[in-house]
Amino acid sequence: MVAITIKDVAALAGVSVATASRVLSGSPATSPEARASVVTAAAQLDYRPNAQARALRRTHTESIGLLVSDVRNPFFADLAHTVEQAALAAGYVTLLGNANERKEQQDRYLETLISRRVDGIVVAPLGDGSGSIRSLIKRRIPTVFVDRTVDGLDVPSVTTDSETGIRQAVAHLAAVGHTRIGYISGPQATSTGRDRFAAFTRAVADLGLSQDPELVYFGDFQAASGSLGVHALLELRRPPTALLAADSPMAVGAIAILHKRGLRIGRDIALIAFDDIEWFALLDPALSVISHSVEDMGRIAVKMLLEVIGGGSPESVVLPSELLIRESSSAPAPGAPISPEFV
Amino acid sequence: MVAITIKDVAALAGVSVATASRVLSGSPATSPEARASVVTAAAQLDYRPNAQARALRRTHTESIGLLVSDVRNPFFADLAHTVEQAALAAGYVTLLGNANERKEQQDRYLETLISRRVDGIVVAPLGDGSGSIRSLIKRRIPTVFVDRTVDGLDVPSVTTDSETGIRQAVAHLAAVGHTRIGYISGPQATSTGRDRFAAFTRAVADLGLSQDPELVYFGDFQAASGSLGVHALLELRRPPTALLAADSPMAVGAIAILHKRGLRIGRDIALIAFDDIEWFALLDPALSVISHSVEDMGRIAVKMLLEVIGGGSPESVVLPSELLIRESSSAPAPGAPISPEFV
DNA sequence: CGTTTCCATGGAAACGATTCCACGACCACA
DNA sequence: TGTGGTCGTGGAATCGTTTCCATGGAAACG
Repeated sequence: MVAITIKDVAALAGVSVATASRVLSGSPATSPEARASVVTAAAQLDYRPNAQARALRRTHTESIGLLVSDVRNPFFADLAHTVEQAALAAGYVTLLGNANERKEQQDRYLETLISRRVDGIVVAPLGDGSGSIRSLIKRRIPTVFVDRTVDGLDVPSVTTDSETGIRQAVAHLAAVGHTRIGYISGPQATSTGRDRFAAFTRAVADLGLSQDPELVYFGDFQAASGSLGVHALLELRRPPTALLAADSPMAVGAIAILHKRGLRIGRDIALIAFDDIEWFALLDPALSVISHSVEDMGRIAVKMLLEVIGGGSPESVVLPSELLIRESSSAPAPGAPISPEFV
Repeated sequence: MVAITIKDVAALAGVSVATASRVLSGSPATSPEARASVVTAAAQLDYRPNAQARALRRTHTESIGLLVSDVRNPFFADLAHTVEQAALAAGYVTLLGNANERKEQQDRYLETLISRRVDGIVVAPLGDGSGSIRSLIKRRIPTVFVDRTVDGLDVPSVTTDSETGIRQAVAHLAAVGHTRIGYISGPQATSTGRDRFAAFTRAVADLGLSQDPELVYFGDFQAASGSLGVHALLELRRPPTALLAADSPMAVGAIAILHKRGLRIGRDIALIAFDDIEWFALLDPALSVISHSVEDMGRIAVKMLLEVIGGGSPESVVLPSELLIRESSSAPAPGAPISPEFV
C-alpha cells in the first residue's frame, strides 16, 4: 500500500499543493505551464486522489447507495444492474448492499452507507420505520424507496401496483375452473408482502372463491419457504388446485417440490408466479407470471433520487403489473381435488 | 442532511473531543462518568461517526471491494452473496461493483474502490493486465482474483479446474454416441474463456471426435450470445448433435432459441452447461451441468484476502469441477445429424 | 508614469476524526 | 513530607484534500 498524495505531485511539478489541487480539479485559474507540469507529474506518479479526504472537504461524494433485500433474487439482481447503469450515466457510482431479507443486515448496511456519506440512498426497505430507516429520514438523507415502502414514512417511492396483476391472475384461474387457490405469501413485514396478500384476499372474495384461511401460507420471499409452502398446502385435507406465489424465488422453491412430488405443473396443479424472470418462459410448461418492469423501476428510482438530492420532492410513482398467461395455469385436473396417490 | 460531529457530542457531554473519541472507540482509559455522559449524548444526538474522517486518520477502512463481471449472472450473484456473508462475519463490509463484462466499467469501479481506500479487493478480472488492474498491483493494494486470473500477474487466486469437468462432459457425450459437439465458448479475453476452450479442444482431440473449427462459436458469456451461438451452429451444413455452453447465461440463451426452433433438448439435441444454477434441475428435461462450488470459492477468496491484508501471501487455490449427468445429455436422435426440417 | 484591475500563486485554515503528549490529581511508598 | 507511578483528561498535531485570503507581478487605464 504505497500512498501517493497531492503533496508528492506538487513537489515533482514544482508548484504548491494549492496549485496542484486547482489543476487537478479543473479550476480555470491556472497557467498553461502549471497545468502541463502538474498533469505530467500526476501521470508519472500514477496519482489517485484520496476520496475520503476530498469528501471531507467537499460536501458530496458522487456516490449513491443501493440496498436490496436479496441479491440472489433475480428481480433484485436486475434492479441492481439497471440502477447502477442509470447512476453511472449521471456520473454517480453505486455502492450495493445486500440485506439478505434480514433487518439487522439492513441496519448494518444503512449505518455503513450513512457513515460513508453517500449522497443518497435507494432502498427496498424491510420492516417498519424503526432502526436505521428512521435515522435516514431524521438526518434528511436523500432517500427513495423502491419496490417496497414503509407505512407512515413520507418518502418518495417507486412501486408496483400489484392489485391489477393479482386480480387478473385470480380471475384467470377462476375462469378456467379453479375454486380453491393456494397463496404462498411474502412476509407481512414488507409492504409488498402485505399489499399482494390483501389483493389476493380481495380478489378471491370478489370472485366468490374459497376464502379458507388454510389456503394461505406465509413465507419469507426466499426459495426455501416456497418449498415449505407447497408442502403445507398439499397436506391439507382439501388441497388447492392452483397456486399463486408472491415472488420468483418462492416460485422456484415451489416448482422444485412439485417436481419431487411428481405433480405435473399445468396438469395436476396450476401455478402462477409474481415477477417475470427470463427463464420462467423456458420451463416446460412455460410459467404464467404477473409481470412488471424492473427496468422502469430502476431508471425512475435513480431519476427521483437525483431530484431529491437536487432539493426537489418528486411525486411517488406506481408502475403497472399485468398477467402473462403461458402454459402453467390451465384448468384443474378432471379428478380434482388432487387425489391422495399423487401426494 | 444535518451533520452531527463528535464536537457536538463532546459539547453535550461536557467533555473534550479527545475524551469523546476515546469513549466512542472503546479506549480503556476513560472514567465511568465520562463514558456514561458521552454514550447518552451520542445516543441522544443519534451520532454516526464520519467514516471518511476516521479512515483519513486510521489506515484501514474495514471494508473490501468486490468486483464481479456481471451481477445478473446467477453464479456471480451467488458469489456476491457468499463473499459478503464471509466478509461480514470477519467484520468487513463489502462494496460491490459490477463490470458488466466491460473493461471500461471495470476500470471505473477499480478507480472508485482505490480512491475509497478499501482495505482489499476481490475481483473477477477482465482483459489483460492493463488499465486499472496494473495500478492495483503497482500500489500493492491487497488483491485476490476469483474465478478468473490474468496472465503474467502474480496475484493469489481461487479458480476452478475446468479441465476435469469439461473432459468428463465431452467423454460422456462421446460415450452416448455424439461425435460432433458444438461448443459455445466464452470470450478469449478472460482466462476462463480460454481455459475452458482449451480443455474442450484437448478433450475432443483425445477422444477422436470431430475437431471441425466451425463447431466452435465465440460468445461473450452473456445470454444473447448463447442464442446467436445456437443460430450459427444450427445453420452449419453438418450441425452438431450436442452442445456445450461455457457458462449459464449463454446456456439460457441457447435453451430459449432451441425452444423457439422447436428442438427438444435431450432428444433432438443434447445440451450441457458449465455452472450449476438452482433451477437448471427444474427444467424438463433437467439440465446436465458441470458443477463447481460457488460457496467454497467465495469463502476461500475472503479468507485469502484477509491473509493478504494481514501481510501474508497465500497460495492460490484451484477448486474441482465435476459433471452432473441429468437428462439433457442423452444419445443423439436416431436420424442424426439433425434433418433440415427441424431447423 | 502612477494607479487600478486582473490573475496565477502559495500559505494557511478547514473538514471530522484519532492519537501523541503533557498536565494535574491522586494514591502509595519510603 | 517528598518522590514516583498511575490514570483520566484536554490541547494540539495529524491524515489529504479543497478553498479562502493575501500577495505580487503584469497588464490596462487615465
